[in-house]
Amino acid sequence: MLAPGFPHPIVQVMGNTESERTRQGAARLADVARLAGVSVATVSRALSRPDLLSTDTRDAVQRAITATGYRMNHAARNLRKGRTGAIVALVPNLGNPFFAKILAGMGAALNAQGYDLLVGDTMAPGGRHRALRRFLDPSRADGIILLDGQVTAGDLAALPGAPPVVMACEWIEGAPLPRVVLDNAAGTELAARHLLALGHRRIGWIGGPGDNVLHKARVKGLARALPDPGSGYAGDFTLESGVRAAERWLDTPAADRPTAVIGFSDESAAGFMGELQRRGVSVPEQVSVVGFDGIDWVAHLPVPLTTIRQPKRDLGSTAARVLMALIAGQPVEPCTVLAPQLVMRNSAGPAPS
Amino acid sequence: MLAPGFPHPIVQVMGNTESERTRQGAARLADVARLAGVSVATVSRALSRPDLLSTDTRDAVQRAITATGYRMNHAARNLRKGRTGAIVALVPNLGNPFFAKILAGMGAALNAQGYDLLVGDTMAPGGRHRALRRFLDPSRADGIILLDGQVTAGDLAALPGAPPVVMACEWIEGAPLPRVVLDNAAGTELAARHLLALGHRRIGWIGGPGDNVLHKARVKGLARALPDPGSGYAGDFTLESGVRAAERWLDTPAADRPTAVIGFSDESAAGFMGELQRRGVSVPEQVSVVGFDGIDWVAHLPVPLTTIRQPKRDLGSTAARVLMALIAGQPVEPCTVLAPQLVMRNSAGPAPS
DNA sequence: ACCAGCGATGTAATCGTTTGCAACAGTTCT
DNA sequence: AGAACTGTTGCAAACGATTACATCGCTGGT
Repeated sequence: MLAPGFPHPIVQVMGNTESERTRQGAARLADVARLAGVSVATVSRALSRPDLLSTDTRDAVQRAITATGYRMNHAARNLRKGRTGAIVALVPNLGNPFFAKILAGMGAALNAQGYDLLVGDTMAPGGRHRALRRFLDPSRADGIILLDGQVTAGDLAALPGAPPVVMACEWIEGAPLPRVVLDNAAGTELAARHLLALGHRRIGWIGGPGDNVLHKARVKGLARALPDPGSGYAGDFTLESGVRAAERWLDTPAADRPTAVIGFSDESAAGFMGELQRRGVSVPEQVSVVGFDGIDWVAHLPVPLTTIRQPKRDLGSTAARVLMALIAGQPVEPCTVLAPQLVMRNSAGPAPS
Repeated sequence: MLAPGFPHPIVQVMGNTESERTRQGAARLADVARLAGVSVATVSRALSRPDLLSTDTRDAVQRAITATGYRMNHAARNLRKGRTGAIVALVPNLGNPFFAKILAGMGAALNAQGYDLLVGDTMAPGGRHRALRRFLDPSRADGIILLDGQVTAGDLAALPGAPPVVMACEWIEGAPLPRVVLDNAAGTELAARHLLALGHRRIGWIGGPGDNVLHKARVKGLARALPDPGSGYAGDFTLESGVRAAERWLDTPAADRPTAVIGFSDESAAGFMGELQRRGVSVPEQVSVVGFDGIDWVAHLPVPLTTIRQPKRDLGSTAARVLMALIAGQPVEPCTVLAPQLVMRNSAGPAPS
């Protein structure tokens, strides 16, 4: 199984050539200072405020730093400065790929400003409450980006002294937290108007959980475009709920059926479309389908899905920037709204005559 | 107010509200100690080694802790203990949903043992080298889980004094790092034997990048089941490469075409299948398709994809456990291999007569 | 000349915890 | 009764950086 000659290291070697370090430990500020013939304060300044030093000393310190291979000790700096250098992203279910792109955007924006990205999963063993207690701690993170709208204002209030919190994607009604969100209503409105333009008049939809803020906002958007949005198919954003909606659609007499259906997520739309196709209904000839989110794979279905795309990376990076501004004490927008985009593919076509 | 037998501290605390904390800052060990009438050392021990204290003091400290709302300062502890309490997962492209599930498994296992999960993206702006320099730092993390096989042994050697590293999913040829991987060869072998059992004799495949370790291992597995695995369709694990493979398949005379194709990823298999379906080829009647990875959505395609499932959460949590053992100085397996699983769905059927 | 002002650097306190060592009060053993 | 423990607790020194304040030469204005 193992390649012959595979070395079995228990302890990994550390290269210890001529690189100057005291003992086995890493070089400290004091080591650099000794080598450069200056005080630790000077070395510290060379790192944080180089403009304060004369060119000569700055160079000498620089040389000593490379000679020793010095790397700053974060714990020491953070202790002294009373910060942590980390931002926690609290997501409900890290395993949900929807968040992957958002995290990527956040990570890039945060790292660029010297922050680390720490991830916490509110659905992890122990539950939401435990996750909140663990991560809403000023000594663990300088700020929190909360992507879980199921957290209540009460949960948050129970953790006094928590670092600043910014909501992203979802939000909490009544909690005065800055947020970075998609214009959800505009998204469903866009979808509905697109279908209207294609001649559809009976337009159905697959909702999310009834108490979900995204669900409510998206229903509102529908109402802006449609005289009577009706009650839609119950759903929960999952593929399975799309399959169930398809079954209900099939059970309805053809004359009463929607000729187009908007899923409140790409997954429910894809589940809906897939089940219908398996039952011999053709999309978009017999029914048009529009999704919501703009996740990658729905573009590659046998019938590529028309959808409302969320700028996921932007949502992440914007949330990160808002939080960093908040931490820096700058004034921040209470609510940053990003625009959705209609991506026309093949699953939505003209209404059947 | 106080329980009857409560030992009264020598120094009486300044009376203020019930939430005892010095000024605006959070309560420190010293505040708790003052309130409980003991020394800071005792409070520290109450937290880390409660067995060392008498029941009375332990209770008194406990009361003082809840009264002050004390929460430990991580920077201070980490500085003193010479650790960070964090583990970095270095992934190539955080936006790739394949890693989401793995991260979820890692996060759960790490949090359970008191570690935080820090994520780093080797594809982030600045490139791999910058990401490595940033995260392979003993003062930032106690250990690294590297999921990027494109890193070279030289890159790693250039960072002396780095914390312990464990590879997951991918690995680096010639680097003596412990690893946690899928038995990739067993995966493709499983797929090939399944197709053989269904009567297929001309079995094609869509590979990954030629120098990729996963690709090589999977080709090897094919060779264990098939007399002549041939050269396969070139690919890179993406949906698009599956589409290209479909075009090549369509260009081949029917008598020479594979009657079954194994994708080295679910995405390439789905791209292949989707393109054929759009061109009017029916799966599995005219051609069988098997994927690799077991990502969620391919189960919900119009023709659900038969695939080789990787235990993604397990890979993540196992890698985390191996790393924690390594950090604890326990001996670890140089190579932990997890078994893949054949998931039979509808895209693979009997060979056409 | 003298003093204010300035630029460059050093001194030392500080951040909040952990932990080796010492101290001390009871036992128990001889 | 003294020695040798044992179980609890306190004292104080780390850990490695940052930064307010002090110091020291100089320069230039008067």
